[in-house]
Amino acid sequence: MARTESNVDRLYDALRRMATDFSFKPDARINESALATQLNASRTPIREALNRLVAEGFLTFQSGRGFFCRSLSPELVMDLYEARVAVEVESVRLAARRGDERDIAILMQELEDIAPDYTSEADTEALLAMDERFHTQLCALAGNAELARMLANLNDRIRYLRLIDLRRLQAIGPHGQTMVSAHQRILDAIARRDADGAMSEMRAHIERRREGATQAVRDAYAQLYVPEH
Amino acid sequence: MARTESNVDRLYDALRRMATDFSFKPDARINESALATQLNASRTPIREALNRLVAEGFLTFQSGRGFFCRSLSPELVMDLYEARVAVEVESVRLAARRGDERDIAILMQELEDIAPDYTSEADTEALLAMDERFHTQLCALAGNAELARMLANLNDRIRYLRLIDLRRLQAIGPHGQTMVSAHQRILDAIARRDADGAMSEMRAHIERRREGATQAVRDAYAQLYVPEH
DNA sequence: TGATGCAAAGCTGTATACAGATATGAACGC
DNA sequence: GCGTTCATATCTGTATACAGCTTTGCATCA
Repeated sequence: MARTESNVDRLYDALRRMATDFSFKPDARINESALATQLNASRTPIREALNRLVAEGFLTFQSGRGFFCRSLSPELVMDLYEARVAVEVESVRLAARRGDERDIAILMQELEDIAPDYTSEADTEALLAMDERFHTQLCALAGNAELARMLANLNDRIRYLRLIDLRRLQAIGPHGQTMVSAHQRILDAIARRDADGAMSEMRAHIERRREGATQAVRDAYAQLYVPEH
Repeated sequence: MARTESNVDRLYDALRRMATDFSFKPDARINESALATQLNASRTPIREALNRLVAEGFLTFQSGRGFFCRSLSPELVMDLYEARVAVEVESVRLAARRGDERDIAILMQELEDIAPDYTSEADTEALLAMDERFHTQLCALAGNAELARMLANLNDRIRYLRLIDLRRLQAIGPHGQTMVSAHQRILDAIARRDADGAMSEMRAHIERRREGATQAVRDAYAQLYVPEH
């Protein structure tokens, strides 16, 4: 039988999920005792998980006052997307230079297979997951664990923004095809070992979404401050 | 009177210092009780600090077995330096595009002022601090807190390698001037708003040190496994 | 001699208690 | 009505205790 996930991991996962989807409202103080009761644990392991989340940028901490949900300013969104550019542009450069031929082929096949799902655009969350998965796999082609780790962190922190952004896109009109072809252009450049091409495609792709995301953060504020969601 | 630093901050700083300069030996298990006695605290705040260090990549954690000092493989060094390239190359790009004219001038002046100290190369640790400071300030020109944060983390994690690398450089011959002029070329490119020039100078500058650092890690192993240092 | 199993020691995971700091709200004065 | 002060309640910071898991070292056996 598989090893049961340890309790602190369970707490960490739960808390990170709460932080990423803003079950905590921005800037709100986090009550440790309440969390402990809610998650059926004592304060000690809860605080350990919270400390990790602070280090990862999901929460902030003020000595003597406790833990707080991070705020979400347009400036932070800008910073996070620029950081994504830094990580992902270099990743595709490395991928174009040394990505495994077979892995690239697999990724291209996979992209083609799920293209219909992109364009059908039934479920925004599924679309988000596909988008994120593609970027993660692309980064994996570079074979650099640190870049992968940085991207994973950034993805977690902007997930909610991406969701709101995608919802906006879908409301405007069908955009699944646009996303698929952007992804395909990046991957094609990598396949033909065109590092510069891949880099500029990736940069353009992310920057295109940056403005959408800064707009999304304003929408997000509206959606965040409802009683419960 | 200034607010006294909280105890957990003190512990965190102490532990991070121990992790960065490898007072813990790579892959060694960390005994919480011993640390608690040594640092005059109980295990609870120690564990909170350790959890943060795990999230920051200084330590690893295995459920049920505890905390371990990270290992230092040539692959990890490679990854960290490539991540530095990602962060710093994009930073100088942004700095060239939007860095404040006045800040750039200040940095140029400062670089000129301390050039003699670089070349005298008396103290390797001082040289290291100057190098790190320059890169940090350069990154600050980009005005992106996330990139700055990522770089700060990377700097902490490679500090020891940089030290060993610099020692090797100094042993071979005088290299302070080489470093100064590399820094000056990057800054000059930024000053004339030449983003591409700044990017390729920065890339070359970091990659030049990458091989030195992977060699340094082998030397580091030799220096790490002496009884105490 | 080398492998295996077992018992003891040590360490981690977490609940709990309590001291001290911080936030809250009521009472009071302006 | 509005700000101030103080008492109260709440929450954080950390020590400590203890259960359960891991490791270690010894003894046994092939």
